[in-house]
Amino acid sequence: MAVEPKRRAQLVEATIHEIGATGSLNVTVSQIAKRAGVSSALAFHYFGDKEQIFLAAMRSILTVYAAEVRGALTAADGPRARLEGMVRASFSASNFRRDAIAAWLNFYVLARTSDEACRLLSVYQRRLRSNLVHDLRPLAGDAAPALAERLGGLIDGLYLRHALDPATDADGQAAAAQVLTALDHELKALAR
Amino acid sequence: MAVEPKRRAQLVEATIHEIGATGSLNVTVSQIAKRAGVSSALAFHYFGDKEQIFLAAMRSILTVYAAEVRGALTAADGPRARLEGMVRASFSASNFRRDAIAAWLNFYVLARTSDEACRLLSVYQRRLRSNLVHDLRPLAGDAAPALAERLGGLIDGLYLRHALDPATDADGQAAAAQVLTALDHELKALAR
DNA sequence: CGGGTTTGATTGACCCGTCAATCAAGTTTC
DNA sequence: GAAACTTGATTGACGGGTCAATCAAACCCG
Repeated sequence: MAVEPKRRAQLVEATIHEIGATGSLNVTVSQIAKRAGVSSALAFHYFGDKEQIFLAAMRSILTVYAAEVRGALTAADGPRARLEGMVRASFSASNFRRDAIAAWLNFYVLARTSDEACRLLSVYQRRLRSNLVHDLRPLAGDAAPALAERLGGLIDGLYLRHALDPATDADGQAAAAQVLTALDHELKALAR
Repeated sequence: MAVEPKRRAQLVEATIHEIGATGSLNVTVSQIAKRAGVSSALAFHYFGDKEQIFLAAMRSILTVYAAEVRGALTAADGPRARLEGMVRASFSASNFRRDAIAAWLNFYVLARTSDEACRLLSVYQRRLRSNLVHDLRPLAGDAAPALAERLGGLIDGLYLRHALDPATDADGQAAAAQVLTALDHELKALAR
């Protein structure tokens, strides 16, 4: 009993790791299963087919991310602090792992062929946007929606750029700082 | 005579188109060849292997883009105008085609496994960055490099976001406007 | 010019490895 | 002992890459 969720978790983690290592979705179920220490048949037993495995991995990453943002939001007070928390969470250590970034990038690709993947990604974007707008409103008023668009785009863009660089690690911080700088400048410009 | 370059061009275009249609690099050489109206063996004859076909497609896109930027730069005068030209070129009709965006996204994925693809992408990023810094310098002084990083990230991010949206077409213009707005706000903030 | 030869263009058929998915049988667990 | 769990073996399809062979145009030589 209760072995099932454990196996599922193992397989999901192995999937993310393997996608990170390969850098693409060209990952065989056997590779995933081997890394998880089980047979490929078991993966099919639990998930049905390969796409479900990928989707489960994607949900896992999104769930972790969402939890991180939620934590940062409740810990902060005032719109500015909340925005900062959001941004920092986006570039936090667990989201900025090499394999997580690679997986993330590949989920964008997956979204082009899988409706469900597209849906999941849309949920992420809508939530990010909604969070940003909510806390930008008191600071930027009517400019909030457009500004949120820019900040969201900047976050995604910096993320994407770090998906390449094989050298840079550890600078989720630098990226987060860039976003916050952009935010400050935008607000300052607005104030005059 | 001169039939070879024609075939190569056909195959390259077919590759981009096919990647755009599939939304991934899971494209068989046969599919590409069929769309180009030749046999798969011919594709291998000219390009050697599949990766070379992809790389040729990538170079093609980058070349078109570079030409467009160059054109915009010579037509503009003054740093501000040149920056605007650069941004507009990035979101111009030929770069913002559905299949070009999809191909672009997938080249990021390819770059994770192909050194040459990674190199090509780096060249693009360096050139963009260098262009931006060059024309930002007179406007932003020492803040130019960091600002260029943000603008470049924003461009990539907006590009990425439009790689998903199946609905949105035609708004290269809107995206370009967002980048220019960000630029204006940044400069205004800098002016204090 | 006109037959013969080289050279590039092009193909269909084929080989071989890989991989998703299945299945029947074995093992654990309660 | 049955239900859940797990596996190795197998299969059927598919795709990259090769090869031997055709085709056509250009080139050469008398």
